[in-house]
Amino acid sequence: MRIATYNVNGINGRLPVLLRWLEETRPDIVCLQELKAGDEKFPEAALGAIGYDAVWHGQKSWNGVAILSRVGPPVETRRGLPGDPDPAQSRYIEAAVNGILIGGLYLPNGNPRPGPKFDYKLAWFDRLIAHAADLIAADVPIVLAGDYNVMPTSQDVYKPERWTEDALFAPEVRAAFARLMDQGWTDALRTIHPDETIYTFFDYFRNAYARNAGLRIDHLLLSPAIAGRLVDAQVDRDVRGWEKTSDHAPVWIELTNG
DNA sequence: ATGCCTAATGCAATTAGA
Repeated sequence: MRIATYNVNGINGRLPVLLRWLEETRPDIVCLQELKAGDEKFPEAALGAIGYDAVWHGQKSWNGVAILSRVGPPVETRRGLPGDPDPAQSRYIEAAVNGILIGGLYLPNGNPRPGPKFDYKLAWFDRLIAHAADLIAADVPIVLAGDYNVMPTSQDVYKPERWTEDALFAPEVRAAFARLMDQGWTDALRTIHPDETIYTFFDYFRNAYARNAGLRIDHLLLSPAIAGRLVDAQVDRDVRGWEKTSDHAPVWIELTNG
């Protein structure tokens, strides 16, 4: 069973790249972020034609998340986090698929710091941590996957000293990520590759991909009830080099069948 | 400190991304 996460940066502008990647790698379940499209603009038919059912939580222009599955239709269990302000940004969707609860998330960027956007990021993080505590207490298989907009450690940044004041690497954001992890989640990619320099995002600026000037900000976290099934994890780095590609690369995990 | 690039909106230039 392969589960992936991919920040597509515009699902309609990215559709040829997304379809090519899905057909070449055939992940079973996929969390998508930054759809940048309203619900009515979601490409349901094009995904259905290659075998993927979906649930989605869109938003015009910004944000937007979805869960795809080719192993049975995802059964949506929630959209948005408990306590989200009104109107809410579309950043969380959750569904049950094949005996696994999948939480797909797009955590706010938070720049500039300090400022209201940074405050919004920390408040959103607090709501995620509260919800994650409820989830992990249920002692069931859960995967929390998405664009966390956090580099957990200096190992996850090409030039950590340049990022210390940035909203993706600031001490209070890394501390929030650590609080989440302390609940008992497993960082799948780092567990499989404990010492490797491995990135999931490369800026469009300054030829960042070719220079390997990247960040590791897309994560798949596993609850204790599923962590023992982890056998592999990887970044589909080559996809970042395709024409008209996203600034993120897809990340995936391989699990033994439950 | 800012631009470098890209997407969406909507048709020029702005907002947002990270």
